[in-house]
Amino acid sequence: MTVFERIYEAVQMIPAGSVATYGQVAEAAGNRRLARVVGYALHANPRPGQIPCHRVVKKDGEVSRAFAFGGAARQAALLRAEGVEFLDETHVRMDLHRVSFLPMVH
DNA sequence: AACCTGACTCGCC
DNA sequence: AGGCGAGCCAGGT
Repeated sequence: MTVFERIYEAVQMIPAGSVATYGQVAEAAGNRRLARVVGYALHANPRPGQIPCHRVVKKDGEVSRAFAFGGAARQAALLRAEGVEFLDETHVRMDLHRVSFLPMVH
């Protein structure tokens, strides 16, 4: 089980209508210092359609500008379709949607 | 096989 | 308050 695989499993635990920060995913994968690596893993995203990478945002709720799949606007649209509210075009209402706890993977 | 380069976060100036 | 460096992994060159 590689680090990337644990990261993918953690991301899949985020329920629809909620978002998690890179740091939360990193913690669930076993080490919060992996926050950066989480970004790399999602960039690689080997299983689009199965891994809800659009539910991962920065700690302040900002959607990454480097989102490769159609841009930040596309990611925001996917989230809004799940009922996620925004402060502006790029910032999620973290007070409402951030998952309180993300279970550790294995 | 070494080196570079990314969707981040936190602590220390 | 804001900038800087470190920690961390995989894939391509």
